[in-house]
Amino acid sequence: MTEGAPASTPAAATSGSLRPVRVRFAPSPTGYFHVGGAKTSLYNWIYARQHGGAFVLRIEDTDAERNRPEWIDGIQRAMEWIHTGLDSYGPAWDEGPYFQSHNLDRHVDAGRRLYERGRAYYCDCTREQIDGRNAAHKAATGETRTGYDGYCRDRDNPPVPGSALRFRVDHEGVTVVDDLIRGNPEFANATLEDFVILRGNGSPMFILANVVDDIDMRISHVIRAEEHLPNTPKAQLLWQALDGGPLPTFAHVPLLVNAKRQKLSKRRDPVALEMYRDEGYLPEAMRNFLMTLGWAPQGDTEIVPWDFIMREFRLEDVHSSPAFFDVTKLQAFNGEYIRALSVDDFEARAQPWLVAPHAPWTDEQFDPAVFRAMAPLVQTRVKRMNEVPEHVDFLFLDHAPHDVQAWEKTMKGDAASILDHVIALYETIEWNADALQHAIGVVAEQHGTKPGKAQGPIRVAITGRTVGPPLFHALELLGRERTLERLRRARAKLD
RNA sequence: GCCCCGUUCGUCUAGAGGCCUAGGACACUACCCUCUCAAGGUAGCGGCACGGGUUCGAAUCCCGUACGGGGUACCA
Repeated sequence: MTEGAPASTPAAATSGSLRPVRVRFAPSPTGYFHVGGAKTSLYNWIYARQHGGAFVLRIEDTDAERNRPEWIDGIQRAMEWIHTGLDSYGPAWDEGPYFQSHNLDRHVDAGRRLYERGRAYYCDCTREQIDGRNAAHKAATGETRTGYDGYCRDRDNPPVPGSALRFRVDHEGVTVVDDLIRGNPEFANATLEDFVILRGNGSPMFILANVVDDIDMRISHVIRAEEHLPNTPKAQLLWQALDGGPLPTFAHVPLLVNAKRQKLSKRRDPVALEMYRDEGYLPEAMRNFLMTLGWAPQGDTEIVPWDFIMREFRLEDVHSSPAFFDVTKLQAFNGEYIRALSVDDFEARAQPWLVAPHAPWTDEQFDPAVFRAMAPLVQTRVKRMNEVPEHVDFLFLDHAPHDVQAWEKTMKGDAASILDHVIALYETIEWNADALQHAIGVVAEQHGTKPGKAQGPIRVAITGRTVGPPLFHALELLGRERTLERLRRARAKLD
């Protein structure tokens, strides 16, 4: 620890609150759009809207190795998707996308400026050399040290290619971060190492590019994930060294974690917003759910209209502890949103899943009128729109789908005689759901069982499954001929 | 190792010293409804990490401990 560190630095005092609110969301295009990123962008966007500010989209594509152009478009499409239906509040982003790579000269200039002012120095240490010295240090003192040891700090190295430019951290004092969510975390400057801002090949590091762009774009509030908190003091030091003006106010939002409480990662967890979209989650359900991770609307319900969230949300009220991204709960939200849809809306939303490749039937087999008749029954039974086809496929396919387990479970005992009996009745009966159901009641009674039990073999013969939408309603739609054909076909297999 | 952040039912949360016998939601269990499955309804299960303070009174304030997480790159 340093001696007698001051309680605060100008950091908190100078961060402007009278400046126009300008926030930014700065994803790096290294993969699909992360659900955590979606949440952060929503926070940014709401904050901008609430304060009459601007929301800037900036693509941080400085890591050429890992960036792929196709991800850039994907991120924008995903952002538009999560904003579906929010047009009345303004666009998904107000400015941009800006590309960090286009500002390369500004970043390099900033680095050079810092060098000229003695705020940065060139370093030609290799990682191996640094590690070696740290190992020797440990051997000599027993103290473990992993960071840069400041070896070149006072060697006045020339700016030759291959040498990295390091920021010269003033190790005196304390840097205080003005953070809306976490109070004001303090970092002793002595614990900050001289970090690289320009690589040996001359390209800027993230922290430099990020700060320079934030200054240039006059960003007033930096709302980002908690993982960035540790490098915030470095960013503030850079900001001041570059005469960036009033420091931005920060808000470090809690991480989204998996069941093991580790931060959601692109490689081991299902984090792609696009994937949830393609599975049939509704954007309004997803965004509502995302908002409840680390924050809750007033009252006893978490599922609330978006305008309520826009009104009630306070960045200051956001939690500071991580939240588990619980897909089960997301599904519950989604199911509730689906059920709240009007039947017309439900049909419209279901469209993408009613055609190939999502649907197992052809356009010729599909009958919109039949689907329409089934829609209300399907609506209460799906949690994701991609579940829609399996509830109605038997109505459009030529034969009942095959399910061995369902068959074995129901096609035993007196299934054969029940089928015989039902076939006989269905050949002449009036063809409507009530009559169809009544007939099963008669059959059940004669077999000394309950209607619920007797409908089992019929259901499997027709739909291939043991569960599904109300059977007799479906039979009415299927028609006498196709129904009888399936019943006879099933019956024949039992001989 | 060092720096930083965090800790209310299994999970997401409400809770700003007395309104808390800690509320809601998801999940789970049971029952009702019912042609299966859902949906819906009713009920139940289940929590303030621990230890010290402060206070007439603490889930709420302070300190410590434990545990969890994030960062510690010439990644972003």
